Amino acid sequence: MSSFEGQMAEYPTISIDRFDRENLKARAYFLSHCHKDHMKGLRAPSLKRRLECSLKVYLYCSPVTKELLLTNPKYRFWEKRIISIEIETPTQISLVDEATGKKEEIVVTLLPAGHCPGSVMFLFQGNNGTVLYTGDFRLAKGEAARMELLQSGGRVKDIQSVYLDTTFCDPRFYQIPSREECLSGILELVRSWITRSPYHVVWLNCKAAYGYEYLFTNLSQELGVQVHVDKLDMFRNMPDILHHLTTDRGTQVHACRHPKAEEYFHRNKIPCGTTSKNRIPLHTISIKPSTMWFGERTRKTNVIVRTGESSYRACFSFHSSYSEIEDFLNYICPVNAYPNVIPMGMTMDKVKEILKPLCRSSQSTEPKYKPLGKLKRSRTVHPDSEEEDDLFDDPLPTPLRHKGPYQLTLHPEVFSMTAVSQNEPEKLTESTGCFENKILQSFPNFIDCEESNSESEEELEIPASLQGNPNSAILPEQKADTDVPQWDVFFKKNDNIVDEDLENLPSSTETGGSQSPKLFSDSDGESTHISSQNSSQSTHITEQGSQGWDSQSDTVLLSSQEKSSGDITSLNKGAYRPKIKENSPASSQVEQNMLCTKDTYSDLKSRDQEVTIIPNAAEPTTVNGVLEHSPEENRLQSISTHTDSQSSSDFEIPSTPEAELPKREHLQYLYEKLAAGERIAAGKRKRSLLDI
DNA sequence: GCGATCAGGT
DNA sequence: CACACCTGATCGC
Repeated sequence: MSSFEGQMAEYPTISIDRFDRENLKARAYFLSHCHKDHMKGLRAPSLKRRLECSLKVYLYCSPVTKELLLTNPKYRFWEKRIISIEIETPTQISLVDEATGKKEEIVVTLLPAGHCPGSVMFLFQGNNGTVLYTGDFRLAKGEAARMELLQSGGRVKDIQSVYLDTTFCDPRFYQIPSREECLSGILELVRSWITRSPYHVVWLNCKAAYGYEYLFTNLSQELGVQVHVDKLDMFRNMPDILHHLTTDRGTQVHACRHPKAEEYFHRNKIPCGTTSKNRIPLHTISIKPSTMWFGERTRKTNVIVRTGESSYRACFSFHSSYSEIEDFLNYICPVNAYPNVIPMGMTMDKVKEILKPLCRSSQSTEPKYKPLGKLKRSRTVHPDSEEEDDLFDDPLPTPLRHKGPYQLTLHPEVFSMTAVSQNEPEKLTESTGCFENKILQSFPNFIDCEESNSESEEELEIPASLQGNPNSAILPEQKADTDVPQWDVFFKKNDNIVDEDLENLPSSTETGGSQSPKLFSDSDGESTHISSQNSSQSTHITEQGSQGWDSQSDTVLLSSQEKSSGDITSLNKGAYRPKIKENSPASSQVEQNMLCTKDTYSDLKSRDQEVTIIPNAAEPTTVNGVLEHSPEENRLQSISTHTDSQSSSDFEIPSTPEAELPKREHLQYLYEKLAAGERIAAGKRKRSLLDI
């Protein structure tokens, strides 16, 4: 649970995910996602009063978050005061002190956080440096490195502080099976059950919270069965979610809830009250998504545990594991990292200590790296600016980052076409000072260690010389083949789930030859804290009559395969890209104009990154022409009218009175230069917000 | 009657 | 397990 107080040291005049106490004075509010623990004070009378008095105060969030929030009548009073910002669209906001008229500009960029629909991280750039507030997030290893807007000039931006989701920032949660593994495990369990007969139904015992939607959509897509839920009106404008949900209780997959659900279930009753179909009683199993973790990397991960005769627990996490946090931070390499969450049994200091080694400041024994061999150039460049000079600054013989072709990037709530690096992203040690990586990479066999339990974890203890970074055991993994995201596997249809232990498996599942009994195997006796509860190799989803169900208290382990048995094909189908249809009144549109001075431009050049501007008063008006990758291409857009709410390809540019509008010819010139691969000679440079 | 907080539940 | 809620009791306005 977030214990972030709402304010960041660098930008204390804005408040994020907290709306009480000191935050009542904020000049602007930000909401990272629609979970209650990030909405404290958001509907309090005190804040309502503030809104009535301070007409320039707005709440900024993603389009999906806006939609989810406004669907709840209790938050509808926000309607005229929310401004949604497209994902991956740098947007300038004026922070005005209404008392003094003092004004500060800040550029915010929303990055997908992978936590629940609409969840984002906020990247702020302004006069006090670049800071990243992650909100809650789950990003797989390497995902941050694929976010272009975290980069500038081919390397990660100089980030002063990260305000980090540290929910699992505890070595105990070292590894959590990937989203794909978990999904695939649940999918096969559900499939194996509901294909037995129309009277076999599954109850997904999910909490009342956003975040399970990608599970529902994928199950529905793969199995052709909609998921029964209590409410779906919040998704009315997100067809990609909506189509996989139903309020019809007749389906075989339920995610409905009831206060006495557990009690119901014991009486073979689904929470919606259903007990039979055509007068034939149902056969039910329950699957409870919960976070399972592993003390260390295991070759195979058991993502399903049988907890009772017809009860299962399935691995599912909205939050990044310790090693994912490590990877994230290691990439960002901020000066400071502040925990937003204190995991149970931890203290703020303990978490900070864990984070410290991954921050630059702790590595200050290393002299600040200055690239050598710089060519003498006539013009001067601001020392901090990272733009334009990679050819000259780059100390490495090879480019740091190869821009690959466009690939599909996977987020639970956002699927967008994003340019990503095809190679394992290089660690930018030369600029970040994260030197430890290199050292660690030379310990070859962290990767191949057999799956084992906490026992052997000790054997793998990091050499004393490296103890300064107890977290770094993970680093070599990042280079391991097995750990490179298996894009091919994720995105190709692959129905064959291979299990090396096939022959060891108990015969099972008579019904439906197409089922995958092989999945229901123990992972050759290994040892995660999960399987360790029970050493039985059992695994069966056998027919009820056979010895399967009624056998002892054994735990069924469903192992996902090493290289992901895949078949998460629907992840590739944009199934979880909510599209919001316009439903806002025109009056909430924001006038947007392009600001693209050469300064900001040069900083954002790596991908024609423009800045959208929201004028200080944000008086919503209509929208002006928009420039994107092609300067010829002006589009009329309004801020909330995107059909694809999370695509980054459409820009809205509100104008601000003081905005320096770029000349069209100038832009054209710049674009042409860039297209030709030429460098852009900035004239007299003015320091821009984005140059920090 | 409403909200904030806490305890206890899933 | 360890999330993100819910409900209910108590207190204060």
